[in-house]
Amino acid sequence: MGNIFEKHIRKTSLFTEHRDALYPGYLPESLPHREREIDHLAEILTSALYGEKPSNVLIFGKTGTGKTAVVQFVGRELENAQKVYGKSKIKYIYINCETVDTPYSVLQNIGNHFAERWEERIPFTGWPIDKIFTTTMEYIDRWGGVAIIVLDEIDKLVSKSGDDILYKLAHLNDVMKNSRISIIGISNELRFTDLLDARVKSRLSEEKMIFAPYDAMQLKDILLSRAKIALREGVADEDVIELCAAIAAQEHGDARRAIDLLRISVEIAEREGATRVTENHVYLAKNKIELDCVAEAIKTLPLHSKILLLALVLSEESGRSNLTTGELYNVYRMLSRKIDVSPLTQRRISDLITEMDTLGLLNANVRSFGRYGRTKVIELSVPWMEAKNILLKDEYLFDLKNVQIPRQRKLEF
DNA sequence: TGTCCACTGGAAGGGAGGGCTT
DNA sequence: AAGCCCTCCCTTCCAGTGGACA
Repeated sequence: MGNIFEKHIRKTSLFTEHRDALYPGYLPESLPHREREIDHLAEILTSALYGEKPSNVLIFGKTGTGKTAVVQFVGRELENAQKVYGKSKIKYIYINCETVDTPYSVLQNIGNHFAERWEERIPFTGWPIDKIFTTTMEYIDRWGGVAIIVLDEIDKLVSKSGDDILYKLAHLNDVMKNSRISIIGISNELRFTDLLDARVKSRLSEEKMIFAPYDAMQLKDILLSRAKIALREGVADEDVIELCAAIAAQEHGDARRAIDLLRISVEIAEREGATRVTENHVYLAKNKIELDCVAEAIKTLPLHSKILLLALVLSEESGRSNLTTGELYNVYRMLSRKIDVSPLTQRRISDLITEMDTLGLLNANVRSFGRYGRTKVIELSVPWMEAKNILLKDEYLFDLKNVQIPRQRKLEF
């Protein structure tokens, strides 16, 4: 006997059939501790049911404070209400500006929600911007209803492409005859309105909402309600849930993190063949999440960033630390040459360093050495062994496996 | 007090890659 | 096929800068 799968097959899983309640995309029946926000947003949007344009709304709050969930929850309810009481058509469009981050793509995305036939669809590139603008406007106007456009992570859009697109969107209502649109902007950055032109700012923030981070008690409630749906009874007792809540509360009250943590704890327990989750499983899960995040971030880096990171890893491995931009650039150049890749300029590398700093892969602080110049001081902020292993899995970098970085500070080429 | 280093980070622009219009 | 347009990734150019040193 002894099929290799045998020991992995479990008669009784720790999850119920509603395991998705512990996954990020899940939209629950109720959102604990967000009743006030839901009510407020619903109040604002009610006018859509009468065919009037609701105020534009700006929503602020850190990641995992339920902004997106509240907005989607209210959107779902609004569409339901529309079927019962609504006199006019309502469309609720959700756009995540993390990926849809140019004026073109935003308009294209919106326009395609109103395209009635396949041939009407707007291609993802190619059109001049004013053509796409008028087409989108005509589509919306032809449809004749109230469109609520949610721009999630709106700060990303503005920091990349400026606020021109927002001005244009807000302006749409002045030129349309049959339709109205209102905009819900969601931002992680409280100071995001600083980036906006005064006119755009006042138009966009007719209403403002701020979501505070959850505290440990609230996180616990959230986790309990999800666990009740997704887990079998007795799998995760209160201590374990409290621990998950406490860990997530320390990391800025991020509910998504808390939920991920609980789910992965259960997965680990399940794989071990345990019948219930222990605090130890939670700590293991915490480590796993941290490592997975790093690994994922590194794997998806573009080639030059990988070479750059490897340059930093190898430098630290050979005992050098606190490199300056210039020093790191020299190592990077040497590595690039070794694998026959033409190196980018220092200016570009400077940007890549900043990018990886925001990703949390390294720490770069601008420091002045007086007479000896002013530059970034760069440090790896992930364990170098792990980073190295992941980087060397890249086929281009594999040949750099045994490269030694000379200890001396000056490298001449 | 001024000098001057080693950059920083903004601005402009090129050119490849996508796809449209005529 | 030629001529556009928009985006992405880079390069080039450059004014600006914090602070140790003379």
